[in-house]
Amino acid sequence: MAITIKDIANRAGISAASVSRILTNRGRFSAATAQRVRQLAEEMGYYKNQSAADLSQKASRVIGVLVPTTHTNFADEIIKGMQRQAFELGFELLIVFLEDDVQHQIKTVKSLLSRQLLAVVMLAVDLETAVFDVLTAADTHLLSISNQLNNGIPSISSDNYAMMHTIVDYLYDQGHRQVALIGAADPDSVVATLRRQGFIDALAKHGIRYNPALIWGIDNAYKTGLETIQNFGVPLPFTAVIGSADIVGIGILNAAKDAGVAVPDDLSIITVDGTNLTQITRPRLTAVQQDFAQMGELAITTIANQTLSPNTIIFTDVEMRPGDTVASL
Amino acid sequence: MAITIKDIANRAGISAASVSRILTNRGRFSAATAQRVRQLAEEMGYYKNQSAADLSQKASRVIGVLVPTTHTNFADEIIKGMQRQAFELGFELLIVFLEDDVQHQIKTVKSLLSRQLLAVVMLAVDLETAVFDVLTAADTHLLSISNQLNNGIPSISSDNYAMMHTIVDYLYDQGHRQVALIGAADPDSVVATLRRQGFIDALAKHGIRYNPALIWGIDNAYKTGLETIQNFGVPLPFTAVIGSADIVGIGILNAAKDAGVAVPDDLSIITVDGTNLTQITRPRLTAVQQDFAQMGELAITTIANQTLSPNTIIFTDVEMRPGDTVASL
DNA sequence: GGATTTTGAGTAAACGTTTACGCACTTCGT
DNA sequence: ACGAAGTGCGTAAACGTTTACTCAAAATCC
Repeated sequence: MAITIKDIANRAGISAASVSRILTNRGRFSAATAQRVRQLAEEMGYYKNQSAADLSQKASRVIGVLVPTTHTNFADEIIKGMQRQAFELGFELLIVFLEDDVQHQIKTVKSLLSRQLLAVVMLAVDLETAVFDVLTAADTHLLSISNQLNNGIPSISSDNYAMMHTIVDYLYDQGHRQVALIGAADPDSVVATLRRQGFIDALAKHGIRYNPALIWGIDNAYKTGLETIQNFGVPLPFTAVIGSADIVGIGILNAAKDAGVAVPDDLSIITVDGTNLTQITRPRLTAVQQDFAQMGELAITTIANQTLSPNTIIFTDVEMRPGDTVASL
Repeated sequence: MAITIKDIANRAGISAASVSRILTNRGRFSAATAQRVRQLAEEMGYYKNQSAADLSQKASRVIGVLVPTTHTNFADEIIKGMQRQAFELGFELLIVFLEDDVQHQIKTVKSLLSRQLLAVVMLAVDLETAVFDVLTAADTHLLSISNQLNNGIPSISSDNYAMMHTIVDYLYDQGHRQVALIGAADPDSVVATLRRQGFIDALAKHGIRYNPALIWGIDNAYKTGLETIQNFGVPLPFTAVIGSADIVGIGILNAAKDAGVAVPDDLSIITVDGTNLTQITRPRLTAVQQDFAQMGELAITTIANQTLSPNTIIFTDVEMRPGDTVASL
């Protein structure tokens, strides 16, 4: 069995309490014994039993993270950011992937909650009400990343409304007047709604009347992108298209190739996300890059600072990443 | 503060021990009280304090998972598989991403070890000796997935040697006689070595003398693929190329496009991994698909069954996935 | 119906750590 | 040199759960 604080205490000829004080760097102890104890701990290969510590101090340092299985390829970026900051501040992440089945989700969340959690972070997930209720019933802090909710849960994400202005402005400057938005048509999604509104308002700002037909595609999935060309038919009723995720853009790119539509000469593509997927296509995708690592870091910092009030929204940076898929008209 | 077993006991008019027995479904209790207790637990919103439970039963149900940050895009597949099986069997996964800095890695691993871990699973990582020593010093079980080690650590992976036979046979059947292997030239990597050996032996089997120049590229990275064409020069000294990972194949595909080499007419490409990346290229990549989810599930099963003896190697399935990047000569 | 087994449930100790409290001893100020 | 303040450390309780041990009551057997 493992080495405990008592083993160290015995060897050092002092009480377990003293060892604990030294190892946690709390309370009073002499530098001399501290030195000796730390040395012994190292030598004997001591590892704190975190469960015992958690039990003793009622507060835990574990943060639960809910990740959707429908793999968004930026989730790892966010997780990396969280992990980095969590490590820095001495927190632990309990990452859990959510299957699609609701009953399964409920069971998963419940088992997650049996850890005394500091907070639960939802990564770009839209939870069913049933699952959501389980979470809110438990009195743990909640935080949503990369997805704004309309129920008061604080969130961290890009400014989806402003982001669409950035994109539309860019396209307008390049001479584009007919622009389509693909993958943000879901009326129930807060993020999609913000994007649509930003899209429409930005066009209006430039005196362009918004054409409802040019907002299409519920999912921001590869399949949505693939079906885009076929849906509108060639010749396309727009010169540029905005993909609501990199993977949507790749779908459009491939569909264009299949249909003999030249990118960017016949069609310009710009996507939202800017993950490294944009670098491995030919031509390279032009994108607005979201700072996912920053979202992750901010999430942990926010939790650590206890600055989680309902309805708070924190916006992270966004940057234009020109690639080779936007033509100047 | 949270509801405890005692609160339930009080309300039910029985002792905490009985409640525990009922909730863990161990020992003796009557169906009637069980019913009542479970009902109360539900009503009162009880969540087991897992820390206390872990402390009480010395054995923990937490499995540590080490994941490299240099993102291999199949890691999530493996994790998903692990998660699914872990949930099934009542285990928990503590997933930790490893930064590149060794000192940082050591600290990370140490903090991981302060949880009483059932086992530590390494996901396709090659650890520095220093980090490795920390792991072996702690008396926890170790298991390596998707990467064979030469130090006795049991592992789960595809049969890399046999896999190269599968690939070479396939290419040979399509008429290819000059074949290159890209991204497996690292002499220190056990996996790369197995692949090289399989490659060479498979060629020999068909009476083809192995040309050392055609094994090139240390990393299985995008960059390696990108530089391949330039490295060999056009016309290429081979008709088919094996990418040691999908991402390498994509690099080769893009470089070929840039160099005016037609795929598959002038060059056939086949990759190892078969992740969904192969579906989003044009043409679609032909690949041998590894069953990553299976690796993950098996890892957990193996740990659960305690069948972890040193030097054990478990092979998972591999399947040929024809795409559009291999031509028949 | 008496002896024996089975059942349901309580008691108490244990897991390893933290921490409030208290005590003896040292240091310091005057 | 005497009281006050400070320092180092030990004692013991607490955190919530599990489990070996008991024991009384109920069920079973012949």
